[in-house]
Amino acid sequence: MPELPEVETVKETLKRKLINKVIEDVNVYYERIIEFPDVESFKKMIKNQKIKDINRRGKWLIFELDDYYLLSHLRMEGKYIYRKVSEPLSKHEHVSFNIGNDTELRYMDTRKFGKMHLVIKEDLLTRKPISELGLEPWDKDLNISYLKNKYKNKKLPIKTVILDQSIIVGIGNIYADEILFLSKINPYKKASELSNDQLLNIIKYTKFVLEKAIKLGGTTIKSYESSEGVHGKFQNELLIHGKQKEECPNCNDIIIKVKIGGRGTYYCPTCQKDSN
DNA sequence: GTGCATACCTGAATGC
DNA sequence: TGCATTCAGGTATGCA
Repeated sequence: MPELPEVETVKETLKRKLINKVIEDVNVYYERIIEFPDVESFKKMIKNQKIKDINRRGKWLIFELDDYYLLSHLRMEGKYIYRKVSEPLSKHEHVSFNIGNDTELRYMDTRKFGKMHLVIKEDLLTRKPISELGLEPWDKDLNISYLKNKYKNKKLPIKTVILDQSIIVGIGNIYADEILFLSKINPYKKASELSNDQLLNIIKYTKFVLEKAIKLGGTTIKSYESSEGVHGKFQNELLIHGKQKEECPNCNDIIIKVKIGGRGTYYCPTCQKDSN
């Protein structure tokens, strides 16, 4: 399940092999992956473009080409793999980029949730999806007054609001639980009712958790590998997520699992009391 | 603008 | 054993 740390890991591994490669051709086997523009235009535009750099914004991978940016969101299970051109397509490979030397970069996604956009360079910051994104966790503008302002009308539980990519980017369901646990905040607490100290903790532990996860190469849950053979190690460090019925590492009370905003949510009823 | 439900997908786990 | 149901989860969209 790629969240920001996984995408960061993928970006770094892709960079090593793809910089200065030319996309000689592209095949799209499942058209819904291509969100913008239409598939025919996408194929025409991307042909013969060189990959100059690869960056990340939130959970989006940004391939800088000669004339465009290719944006790729892995959603839950997307990954990139390298294959010989002659190698038969496996069931879950939906887009392939021929990068020369008999090699293809293939986009693989069991659940077909991933999306790609191809935008002209000057449009990157002004059109969706990049224009809708909030601050990176390390942005110097991420402070109490920013969060106070963004949260002031949010009557939804903080668990839901912390996942809102238009406020802070990169936090997914797993890290949301970890951040709230470390911040000792009850996941049901309304975002608008958080104290300054609690907002400060969210900022502090968002950075802490994501930095640590990046260092460890992300989290490998179920079958997710960020790239072929790349397994994250952060799952060994998870304190609360997925630990239903186990003891809280802090107070030894039993961790419970609930559903908030449709998301599986793990928390410690003692460390993260209702009043918090 | 806000909050909620639903759609998009597949495969694994669970229930009967 | 086999079939049906539930769950996992990021984001877009439509509706009240």
